Amino acid sequence: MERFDRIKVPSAYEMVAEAIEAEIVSGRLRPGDEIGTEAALVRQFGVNRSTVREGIRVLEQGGLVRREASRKLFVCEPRAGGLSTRISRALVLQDVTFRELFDTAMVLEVGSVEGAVVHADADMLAALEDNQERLEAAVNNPVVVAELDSEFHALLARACGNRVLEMAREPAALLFFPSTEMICRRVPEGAGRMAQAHRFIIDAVRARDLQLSRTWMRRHLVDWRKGFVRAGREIDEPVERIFARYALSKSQS
Amino acid sequence: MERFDRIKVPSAYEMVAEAIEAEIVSGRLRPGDEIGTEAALVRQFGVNRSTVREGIRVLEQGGLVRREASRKLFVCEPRAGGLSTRISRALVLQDVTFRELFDTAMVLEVGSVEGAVVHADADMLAALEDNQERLEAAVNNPVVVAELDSEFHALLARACGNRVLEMAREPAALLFFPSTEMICRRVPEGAGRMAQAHRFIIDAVRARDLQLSRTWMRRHLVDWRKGFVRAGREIDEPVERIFARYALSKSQS
DNA sequence: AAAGGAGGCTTTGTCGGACAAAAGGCTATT
DNA sequence: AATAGCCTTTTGTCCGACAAAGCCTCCTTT
Repeated sequence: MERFDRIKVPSAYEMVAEAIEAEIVSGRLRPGDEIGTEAALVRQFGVNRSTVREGIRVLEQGGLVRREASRKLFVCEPRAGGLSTRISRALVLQDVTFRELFDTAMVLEVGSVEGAVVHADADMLAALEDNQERLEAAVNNPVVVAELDSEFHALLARACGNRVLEMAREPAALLFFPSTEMICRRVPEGAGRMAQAHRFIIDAVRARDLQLSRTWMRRHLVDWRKGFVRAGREIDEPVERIFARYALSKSQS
Repeated sequence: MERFDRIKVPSAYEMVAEAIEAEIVSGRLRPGDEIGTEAALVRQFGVNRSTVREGIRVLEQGGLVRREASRKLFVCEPRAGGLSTRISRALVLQDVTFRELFDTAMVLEVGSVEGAVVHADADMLAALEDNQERLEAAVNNPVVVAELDSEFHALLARACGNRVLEMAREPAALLFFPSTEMICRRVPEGAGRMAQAHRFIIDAVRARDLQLSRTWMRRHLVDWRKGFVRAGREIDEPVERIFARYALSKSQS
């Protein structure tokens, strides 16, 4: 047990990043504001442009700042910001299993539908109905079905009006739902059952029936799991790296 | 509705970052491996050192690579890696409310204790007991109580053996539990009730009693919320920025 | 006079080279 | 053998430069 921590001398580029970050976190710079040109930052901070640029890379990667088409620097909406993608990637590198994804989805998606039951408004219900309509029209197209299933669950989370929950479920969802495509390919009746479950979930949300919404969400997820196994996959196998790269590249666009 | 997306010409530093990232994601570079010196990368990629350095900043910030005390570059264990912190920051910038945090914690912590009931082993129970012992010894010290409460919930999540869930709960936890300190300061009996709830939760986990664990976790969280309100805070107020910065700086060490 | 294009200015992305400070390794001294 | 001092490597920072791409302004053309 050491008495003192290692002393970390901050480097100039870190200080540049922190100075700008502090302005954003404090609210003095708001999303949409311009940061200024590199030359301007060089003047203000009194450091070299290379140093400023390294600082900018840090902020950009942190999702605080965006550069539109290699032009001006904006403070950006801290939303999506690729952070979920990066967490997903970290999970893949840790070789998490489908069981872990499934158990987590069970917790988060059920929580999500409960929130939707309480908070969903007419617009959200309309969006869900629209999704359902497109799903029923595309039951024979695995790619579209997978996309629409993913969208369905994202809509439910959005309907909660809970941005914390919405963000918490995203990394798992990013890894979880893409395999729906694989399942639909190998289990012919999968898409139909999914459409049916979605139907019941939407109805439960509309009727504000907590118990029913839970039941059908659980059934829906258990179905997913059964399909996964019937498609010949092992629930305890790790999410594969190749697969994850596919999910990753798709979500970054 | 446009037919084509904007074409994005990748810049050299992005390609450097992607090339190294690809090696890591594919598994050809494993955590702990060295990346090589900047000069070596300059040779291999045939670009300028400034360019290489910008690429390294991107990777570093992405949590794939770490530089130990301004020395060699390692591929790092992809866990936590400050990503949770950054999500927390994004949530704060979105002015999420305590209600959102609370509702999410309700979902995730209950899910977490359920997992613990199923999967906790003797070591984890010992760790929980140890935490409990320290908590009971420190009921009069709000700072320590808050830390131990946070640790308690982190231990439960760890006990699930579900890294996805563990990571999903972290951003909310980072914002949620620090206010325990404030509550304990203003609500004298708070720490005692907390210790009691923890006691029951641990016992339920040991007894593998799902129902009881749920009940006490809910009670524990509802207590937190009551304390929050009794401490004079409004459940629908946004998590403040100053507070968040405190939580943030603490977690980065 | 309005639309469109040409040129000039600004800004980014990249390059080459340079140097001080820190970290690591090696040697010589005690 | 332990330690102190020196040398080498590597990082962090700086300077200056230039091509390409966006942006702006002004001029030409219809």
